[in-house]
Amino acid sequence: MKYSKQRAEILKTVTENRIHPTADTVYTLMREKMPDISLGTVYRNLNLLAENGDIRKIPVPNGSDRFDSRMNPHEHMICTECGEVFDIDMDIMSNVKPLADREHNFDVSSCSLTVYGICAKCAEKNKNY
Amino acid sequence: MKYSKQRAEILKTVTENRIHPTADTVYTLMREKMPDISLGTVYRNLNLLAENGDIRKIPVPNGSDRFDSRMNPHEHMICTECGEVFDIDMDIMSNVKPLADREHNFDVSSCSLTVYGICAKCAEKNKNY
DNA sequence: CTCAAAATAATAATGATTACTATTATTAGT
DNA sequence: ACTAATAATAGTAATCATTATTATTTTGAG
Repeated sequence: MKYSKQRAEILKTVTENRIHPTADTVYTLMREKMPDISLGTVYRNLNLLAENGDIRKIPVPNGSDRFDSRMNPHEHMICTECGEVFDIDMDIMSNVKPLADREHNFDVSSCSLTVYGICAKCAEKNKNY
Repeated sequence: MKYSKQRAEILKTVTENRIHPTADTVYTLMREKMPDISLGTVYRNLNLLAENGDIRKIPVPNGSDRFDSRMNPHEHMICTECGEVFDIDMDIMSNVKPLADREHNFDVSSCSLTVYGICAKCAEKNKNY
């Protein structure tokens, strides 16, 4: 894997913007620094960085994938009102692995949990109606 | 909501084929009985039936949604080798809800867990190499 | 410096799903 | 049963996120 300015800058963008950006958001942020960068490059590098263990790719059911620079075991909650993504510290892997093994002889390699609901801020806002 | 032959038959197809079919699989199965049915009708009715609580829609990260007629709380494991979907009896909701509430004041409405790994059958097959 | 390998920008293609539209089926009220 | 309002349909086009293609440019080892 060769060094490229683009990849380094993309990693920096994800690390500095802890907003769980989508590929498209990263693309928008990147164009401020490198106006000629292409969307394909952003996608390719986000995937490469994720494979390489530098960032995490968060698959979002019925939505764009998101990218996260926090690498500790945690899952994600998405507010269905404002769309913001929150981290929730939990390790489902250690929860699921023994269950899957015991009940189905299933050798778990990864799992993905997405939680939907209303965040505190939006719940507060809704009170005023 | 009016009665339609198509919707009734689609529900029957999902209920009888406990293979967690995708919309496209349902479409293929349906065309054997109703050759002129359209893919749009299949999608619309699967979504209607899911909203109505007759079936469950299982969002699959980076893949087609799947539909399930088993309505008890359970999650899904997908074999990355053969693609088969397995049910795993667990109620993450009751697991996640208190945690999300306590840590973030987040009001959870739903959550979706997908587990990836190798199923027993495929693991057995791989041994022979 | 040179040159092969890798990465890029730009664009086209893909796959899943939804939207649109003219036509047909269903059903409530006569 | 008849009819009008309305919901559902088939067929098609459009959308969205993502990946593939390709000709050109960058990178880094020798």
